[in-house]
Amino acid sequence: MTDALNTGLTGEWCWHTLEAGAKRLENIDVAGIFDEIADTLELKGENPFRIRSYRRAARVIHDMPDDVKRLVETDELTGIQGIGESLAEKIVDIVKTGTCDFYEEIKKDPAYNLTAFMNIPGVGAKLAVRLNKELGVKTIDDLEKAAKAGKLRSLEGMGEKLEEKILKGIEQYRRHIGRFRIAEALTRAEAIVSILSEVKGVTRIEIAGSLRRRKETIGDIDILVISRTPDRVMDAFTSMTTVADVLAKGDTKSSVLLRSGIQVDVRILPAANYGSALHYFTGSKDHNVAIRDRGKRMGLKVSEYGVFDVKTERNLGSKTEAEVFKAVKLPFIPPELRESSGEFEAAEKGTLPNLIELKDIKGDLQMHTTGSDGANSIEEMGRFAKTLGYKFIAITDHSKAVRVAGGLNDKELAAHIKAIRKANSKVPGIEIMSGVEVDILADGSLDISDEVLADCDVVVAAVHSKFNMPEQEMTARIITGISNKNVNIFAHPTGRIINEREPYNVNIETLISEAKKSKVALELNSHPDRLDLKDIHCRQAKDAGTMISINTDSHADQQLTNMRYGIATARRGWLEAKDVINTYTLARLRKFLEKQG
DNA sequence: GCCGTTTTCGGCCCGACTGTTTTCAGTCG
Repeated sequence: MTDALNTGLTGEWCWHTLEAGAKRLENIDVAGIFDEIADTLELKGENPFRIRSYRRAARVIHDMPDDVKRLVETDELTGIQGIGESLAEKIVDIVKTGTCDFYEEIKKDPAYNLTAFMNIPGVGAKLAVRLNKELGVKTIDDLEKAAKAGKLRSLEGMGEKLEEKILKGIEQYRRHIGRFRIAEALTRAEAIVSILSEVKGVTRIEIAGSLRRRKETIGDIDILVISRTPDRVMDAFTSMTTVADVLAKGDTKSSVLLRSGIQVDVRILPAANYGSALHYFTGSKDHNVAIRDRGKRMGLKVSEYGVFDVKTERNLGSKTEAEVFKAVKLPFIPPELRESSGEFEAAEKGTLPNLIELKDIKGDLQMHTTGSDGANSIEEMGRFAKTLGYKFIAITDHSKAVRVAGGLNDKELAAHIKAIRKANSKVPGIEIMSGVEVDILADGSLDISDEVLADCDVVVAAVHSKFNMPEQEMTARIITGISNKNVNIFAHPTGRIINEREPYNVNIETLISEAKKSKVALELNSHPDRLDLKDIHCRQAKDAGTMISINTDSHADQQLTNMRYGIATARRGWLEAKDVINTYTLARLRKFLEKQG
């Protein structure tokens, strides 16, 4: 790997994550196929346990850190919990050929065409089949028409409310269609960068677009390349095994559709105007409009080819992004801030934030172990955290209200705290703090007694039930919960799951100000499906002086590396190291936890 | 389809919630 090669990622995690990204590609593909098979089998009314096996295998493969391709080579697949002879055989075929016989068979089944319905919240397999059979609807458009015409209520056991629910579900589904979560987009983009960077003649390659700005969801992937050999780059790009369709292939621009449905554009650029092109293709659109407007007022013309003096036509900056900004008399604005949401004003005033970086993080304050629904022991979590250079972590298993996750009651938590202390003494060089993710019940009370909570180093409070309370009630419930003197952090504050579940009704402004009063930090949950608080709320919290805790909520040791997504969102939320409690030294953190700092 | 001091068959998590209906089926996590 050469220095000239720049992936657009900041700092030290560049190559480390690139490798991880390249590894995971086939895992996602296998998982996607198994999920489609599971959906189709469910629609066909097959054995629910057989369906569960496919879903479980899909999840295991998706989440595991190991490269499924490597496991095929070393014949280790059947050693994995949830993968037996039959699934292993299919995985081998998929990795080698991109598909397997059973999947091809499934795709021919009429039920396969109904899998789209299952993406609508509130519609499961049974309902999808009935709607298809009794109303003849084949597409989501059909379903929408039928619901709007009031045809659903004529069916037995269905009423007006269900019609409304389905229409709302369709609306939600449409809003999200075509947008991919950052983790999937980044993983795929990094894998492509890895492949293309091996092509002879490539001197620079970089991710641009909304992915470079680290938006939580991404429409398509843009990759910019400097190369002496455009033909070779385009050949390598369009012949990747993950390509489903080549939409365009030229000397300077090619587009493909990946099997996963993501469109990827690759552009070959001349080195001379790489900086202005990178700036242009990074966006956002609004940011570009604003910077062109600014240039115009200064007698300059800004385009992807450079910043030109209108009179003399002299090029004032195009080789690097820094040159472009300098030409319009601005300091460098980090990609994450380029949303035309105040970055120009801050740049003018010299008040751009010194954005937080991954290396600022000294520990992670929310994670699970085998004590509830995690995959690893306390010690294992501690040892892995240590390899990340962390100085401290907090073990925060669920409380009893979250029954499906094996939540702990008072007595079990008390014993767990002892186990954590014991583990702490066994892993030198890192402080493993005791904690809990305690549920805030519907009435605002906590699911663990004050007595036991007081014994924890870190108390993370969270909502996991009754998501649909009206705003006032939900806000009051949360405020009551976090005003308990033992609570330190409020986890995933809005409860949203990106592309899947809307946030519950909580008044963010009230929550932010009450959290500050109670000396409670709001969590920025780093799980790429959550990213909760989201960017704009982080900025609101920062402006109000409410502290943030960036945690991974890991359920397995490898997930601790999800911190990168939390950092990405934090940067989009203008956060600096000083706004985040897990950049503190252990001594200072303890003061905060004791509500003295 | 997976798994095993209930091991080659038979069990596999289960409670909350919703919309509908009055005892339940479907969806979700």
